[in-house]
Amino acid sequence: MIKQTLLTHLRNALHQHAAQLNLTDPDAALGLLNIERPRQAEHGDYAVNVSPLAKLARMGPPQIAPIIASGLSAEDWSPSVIGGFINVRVSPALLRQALTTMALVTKPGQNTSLAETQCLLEFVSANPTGPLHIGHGRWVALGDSLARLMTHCGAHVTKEFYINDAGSQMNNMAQSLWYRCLEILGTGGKLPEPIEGQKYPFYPGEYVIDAAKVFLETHKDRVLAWDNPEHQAPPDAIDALKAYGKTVMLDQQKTLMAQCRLEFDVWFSESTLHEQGQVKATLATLQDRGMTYEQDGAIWFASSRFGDDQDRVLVKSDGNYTYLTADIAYHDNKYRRDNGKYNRFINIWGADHHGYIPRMKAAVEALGFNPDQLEILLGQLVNLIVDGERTRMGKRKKMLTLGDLVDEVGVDAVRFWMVSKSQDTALDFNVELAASSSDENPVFYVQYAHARCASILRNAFQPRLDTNTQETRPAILEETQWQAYLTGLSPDSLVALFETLDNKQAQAALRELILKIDSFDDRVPEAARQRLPHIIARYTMDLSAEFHRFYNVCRILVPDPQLAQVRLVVIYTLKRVLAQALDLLGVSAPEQM
RNA sequence: GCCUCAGUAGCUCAGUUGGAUAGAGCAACCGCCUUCUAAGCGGUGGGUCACAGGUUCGAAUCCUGUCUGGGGUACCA
Repeated sequence: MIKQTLLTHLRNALHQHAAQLNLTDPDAALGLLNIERPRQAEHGDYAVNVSPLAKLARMGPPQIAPIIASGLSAEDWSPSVIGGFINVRVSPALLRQALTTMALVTKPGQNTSLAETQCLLEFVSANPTGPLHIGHGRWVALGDSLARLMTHCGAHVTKEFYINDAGSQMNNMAQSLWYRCLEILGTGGKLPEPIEGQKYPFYPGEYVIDAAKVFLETHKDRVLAWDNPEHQAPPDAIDALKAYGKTVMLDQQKTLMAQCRLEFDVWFSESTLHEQGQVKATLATLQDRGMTYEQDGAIWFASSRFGDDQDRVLVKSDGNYTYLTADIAYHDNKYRRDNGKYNRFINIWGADHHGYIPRMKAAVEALGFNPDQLEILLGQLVNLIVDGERTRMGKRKKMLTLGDLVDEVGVDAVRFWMVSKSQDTALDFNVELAASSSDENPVFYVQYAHARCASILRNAFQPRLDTNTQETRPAILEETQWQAYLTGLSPDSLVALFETLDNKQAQAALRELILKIDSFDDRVPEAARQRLPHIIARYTMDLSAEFHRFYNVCRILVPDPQLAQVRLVVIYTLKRVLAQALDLLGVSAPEQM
């Protein structure tokens, strides 16, 4: 709110002095002004850098700054000019107003910056062939936080999980189940050993054995009937095991997502695209539009016409579709879904799929859609640190799954850690650290701040024991009285806030805290626009730090109920903002720790 | 080879329309609990922003090249 107010004042100042500054379009000039926090606190609360205006105004920044500064109301801003910078100190009146606004607003940070956006957000998307691994945890945290953020900015977001249940991986899964069944039954069939230099197609994980055991509880006789001297699975067996495996794995994945506080709106099955002929239809569209050709017995997509480095196979020479073809059909479906309701398609992919982007964009364009609406967010991969050593994750080896990790360290730690760094950076997940309740774990720091606020609010309404006299003293505030005060809250009712702080340190801490609370409104649209949820994670840490600082220099629950009430507004507001910020990350805000 | 992400304090990282003397957490050292949660706070030390050029009033930020590390470069999914 403060930044917006400052912008309004600057706009007025620019209009007022347009002639003096040689400005033909003051509003355009406003967009050039940089507003930021000053490097050094003694300079002020906000700094306006006027240097970018120099060319437009044909004047030096040191000449421009005083002119604009003279147009700012000295009362609200107490501006001071240093070189090309106007440093302003926000008046207590404005700080009170900002605090009141944040205390009373329905949802802190909520805005309409993305009101026009109808977004189909696809993430996590995995094979139903086994447990999700730790890398998936990053997409869970990233995608869900992004959805929450964009929704908070007024966007309509549909969260979608694309189930890759159509490819050969499903067959490999079924084959693996088959061999495990035979092993358990002791018929002599067993999972083949890996062959040096060849990619191992089977899933050797323990979970396959577990699934096989359950399957045998009801299908033992059928498996025995299917078995044969060569121990090859007949097509019936493969079909049954495929369907069974898919159900089991998908159920596990859904349960895990719920554990992670992530609820997908749509679980979209790739195989339905095949079953309903959509893959065929999309291929026909591409052919009709002249985007394909035949060569070497295969059908190719001329993706290089749209910037891809080479053309791509759609139908293999054996007559099967490639994965790409189904994926194109999927995107065809997305663009057409609900009568073309969506105008933004965001996919979150691992960096290992980076090379896949040009062909997908090409496909969308070839189908006649706008490729700019398709936005692919790449996340760098996750390294797992165990005993101080980096380990690579492989789905087919014995590994720590996302489920194990969540059980081990809790959803909050996993989610916070996964979004605490920009997705452009490869992330090291240190299991010991995330599980520890130490200083090195930022989740606890933030949650502790929230719990402290909650504790102060509780204590305000409870009778307290005086440790000196051993007498029970009445509660400082009545809850009903507090509620009434909150309802009628106004900037004027907070006058005591600054006036009663004689200590310079406490005043500075309070000022910083309110400024930080207020800046939440700027952080949310910024994080959503840039698709960078880590901005919010960092914000929660900064905000918590400001709170802890303030807490150490200013007592809230003082004997004077009037004053306690006023200070409690800061705690109450802070708690709301902190809870809201954590909610945007999908992290819980505990009432006590 | 080509594409791509990264390289900032001992460690992990912020720094995104180019702007003031480059920031935070952890680790190290020194302090702070009779009072609202010390899972906290204050202070000190710590930097050739990988390297070299370029663009300009100004570069950690933009461009070119080099080096190092991650990922990719299928008629796999």
